[in-house]
Formats: sequence, C-alpha cells, structure tokens
Amino acid sequence: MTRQPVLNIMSLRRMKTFARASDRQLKTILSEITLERFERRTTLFRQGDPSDSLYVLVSGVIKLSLRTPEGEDILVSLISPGELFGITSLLPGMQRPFRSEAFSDCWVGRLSADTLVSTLLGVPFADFSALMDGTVSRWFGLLHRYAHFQGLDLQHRLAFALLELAQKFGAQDSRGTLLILQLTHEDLADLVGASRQKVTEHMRTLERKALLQREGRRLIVSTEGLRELVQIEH
Amino acid sequence: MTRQPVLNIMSLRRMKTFARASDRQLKTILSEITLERFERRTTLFRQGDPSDSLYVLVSGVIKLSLRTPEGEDILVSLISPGELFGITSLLPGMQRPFRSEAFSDCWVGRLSADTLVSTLLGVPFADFSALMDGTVSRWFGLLHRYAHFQGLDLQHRLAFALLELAQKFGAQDSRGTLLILQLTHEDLADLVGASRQKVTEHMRTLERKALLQREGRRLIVSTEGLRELVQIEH
DNA sequence: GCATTTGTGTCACCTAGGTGACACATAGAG
DNA sequence: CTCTATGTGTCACCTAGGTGACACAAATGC
Repeated sequence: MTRQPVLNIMSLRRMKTFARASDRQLKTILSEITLERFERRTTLFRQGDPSDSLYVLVSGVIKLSLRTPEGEDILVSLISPGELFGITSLLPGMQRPFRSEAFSDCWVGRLSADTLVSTLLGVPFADFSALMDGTVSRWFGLLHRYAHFQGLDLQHRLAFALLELAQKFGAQDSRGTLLILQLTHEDLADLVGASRQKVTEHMRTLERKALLQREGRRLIVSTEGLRELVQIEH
Repeated sequence: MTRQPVLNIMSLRRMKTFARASDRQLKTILSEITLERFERRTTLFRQGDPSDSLYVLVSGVIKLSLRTPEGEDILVSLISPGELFGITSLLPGMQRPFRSEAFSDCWVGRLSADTLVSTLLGVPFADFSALMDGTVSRWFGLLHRYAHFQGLDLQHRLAFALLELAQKFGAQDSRGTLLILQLTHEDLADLVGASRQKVTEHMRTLERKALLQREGRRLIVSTEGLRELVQIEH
C-alpha cells in the first residue's frame, strides 16, 4: 500500500481552484481536508446519495458514471489529479447524479462545500449556493439530459423531450398539458438529435397512442401517459 | 409592437435567482439592467462572440443552439421567462458556446455578470469567477462534448474522446502521446456511447491509419493525426 | 384573394451500428 | 507456472434511423 501523500500549501496551490488563494485561506482549507485512500474499483459515492461533501483528487483516476434504467453504463467523465469533483454539493439539496468509483488506486481529499466557499469567498454558503442554483444549475440539467439520452431510442428521447417542454412551457388544459410554443417537427428533431422525417413518424404514433393531440400547430400532451411510456418497458 | 414590460422589485423577486435578495440589492440590479426587445428569429449573440454580459428573459422564449461543422443544427435549450442565460459570462474569458436567438418575440434584460455577483454576494467578481472555473466549468465542458457528439459518427466520437483523454492523461513520448490509463475497449464504448465490438473495429482502423499504437494495454495516440481526422472531411 | 413559402405525412431505399457467438490473447491470482 | 478472469478480434445477421423524393396542408405575404 502506497504511503499517504503529503498535502501542503504548495501542492494545493498547484491546483487550478486554489491557485489564487492566500496562504491563510489554504491553511484553513488544509485543516479541514480529510485524506482518504480508495483502491481501484472501490466506489466513493453512489447515484442518489446525498450530495454533501466535495472531493479533491490528489492522485489516481476517478470515474464518474451513470447507470441507465436499461442497465447500460455511461461513462460521463474521468477525473485527473488536481481536479475537484462531487460538485453538486455546491448546489442546495442535491443528490449525487453520478456514481463515482476509483478507476485506479486513488488518494482523495474530502471537505465540505461550505468550508471551501466560505474560506475562499468569505460569503455565507447559502447565498452562494442559491446563486449557483439560479444560474449554473441549468448546465447541470442539460448535461444530465444528454447523458441520459445516450443509448435511448428516438421514441423515448422524444417522450422525454416532450415531458421537459411540458414542464417548462406547459399550461393546464382540460385535455392535458398545452404547450405554449410553436414547435415544428424540425425543432424537435434538432432537440433530440434525429431527422425531421422520423420525428414526424414518431409523433404520429404518439398521437395514435393518445399521448398527444394537436390543435392547429399547438401540442397538448398527456404527461401521465408519457411518463408511463418512459418508465415502463425496461 | 408590444409595450415595454414593467420590471420592478416585485417582478424580479418572482425569479428564482432573485428570490432571496434584499430590496436594496434588487434596486441596484434594476438600475443596471437594460431592457431590450428582440423580434422572433433575431439573434442575440452568436457562437464565438465574447461572453461579456448576462441576460434575464423577461418575456418570450429564447433558443440556444449549436451549429456543427457539418452544418447540422443542435437545439441545446429553450429558455422560459424568468431564467438567466448567457451564463458563460460568469466564467473568466469565455466565448459564447451557443448561438442565442429569439424563438418568439422577446423582452430581455441585460446586465454585467460582475454587477450581479458583486451586488448579490458582495465579492470581487474575479474571485467568484475563478472559483466557478475550478469547479463548475467541468459541467460546461461535458455539456459541450455531449452536444457536439450529437450526430457525429462513431469514428469521430472516438477520435474526439481520444484527443480529450490525451489532453488530460497524456504524457509526451517519442512515438506520440502516451495515455497513462488502463482503458479497455469497453470503457471507451461506455464513454462514446457505442458497443464494445464496434469500438474494437474502429480502434483497429485507427491503428491501421497509424493514428494510434499500442504498447501492451497502453495507448499511444497521434494528436496531430486525430485532430486532422476530426477537422477534415466535412 | 391568390401565390409563395414553410411545415407535414409517407413512401422506398440504404447504411451505421447493435447483437450474439466464438476463437484467441493476456494478465492476474494461486 | 498454471488456471481462470478479462479483454480483444472478427464474424454474420438484423434493425433503427438517415436520406431523397414527392404530395398535400397550412401559414404568410402582397
């Protein structure tokens, strides 16, 4: 077993995140970091765990991955030494969106997101976190969508996309959720990464299944129906 | 033409980002926001523009999209009223990664990222921005990768993935860039969203094209060659 | 109101890539 | 050094979805 690596002000400052920090700040942070070792193939946290702490990779390689309901594995990212990960801990009340496991033997530093933010910025964590939530969390949502889309067939990508749109642009209507948007099939195709023609075809089958109606060029979707379509059959 | 909408403390506070702000803060922000109108199909900013200001959507729908080198359009996101967008302005020195256009007639508020951060958090923008860069910018990078992968064939996805890995885990070697990673074809398959078998096949053709060599289970890639492969032929 | 442009529906055809199967290579574990 | 696990290479086969083409419908401009 490898010896525990030294983590000091100099080694921290070599990392991008800490390059600008003062010695005092780094000292505080150092005193709050716990070093841990993880053997290859060990998992650090699992999808769905509460997203409490933040990690710094000291040595080794970490793998972030996603297990789809269909049992497929999606490798979202490989983390290299010096990087921070477990970033959802910067957003309020998140769960871990990915599974994290040691891709090789690793040394990892763990600290609370709160410590990082308050010592580096000197700002209450809740304020920071709320700002992140209002801005940058959309990136995260999109990333999540794209990752999930990997290896889903068009039918399901469409269903997900419609649900997302219903959530964002839906108005309740006696017949279902009315999308207040003038979406062409081409727009949808660009959104789900498919051809215009195939989108037309699948939209028709959704109509036939009564998960979707049209009123001129406006869509009325059945969110329950779509949700069912998406969850079942795997 | 629609009348200019009223933007006041109350309407701001209805937006997620400003929900927690004090009246004073909102007042400062209000005084710094410029309201602009954009007709349907007008573009607010283009891919590659400097990412200076931040936008708040007051009414209408905004479309963020990406034009691939192949001329395909990828619809990354549709923004609904109340959302902030143009978020890359929170990171230091970024260019706009997406094109933004009015999907319907819109009213949009524009302000500088600096104003937002310094009035909401009371922290120098550079500090905040550096922290974002060290943490959350990875999300953005991944999002960018996934969006670009849309509509690329396996060959190219693989090439991109290898380039990315070379960047992160590459060591210079007389024969090219050596990846200090024990990657199986299955790992690569999970990374690019393909089957193990097809990855094997394409890896072999990359070898035959001399863009790739192997030393045991370690890879040596030719970054120049791959870059060429990826850029040419469209 | 008509004419033009933009969107929809539906073909027939083709190809990238998924799948299963199996032989062979390699690398750890004992 | 051998045995077992895991990884690689390569088939033949099948299917989801891309493409081009064209008819029809619906908006939009004039």
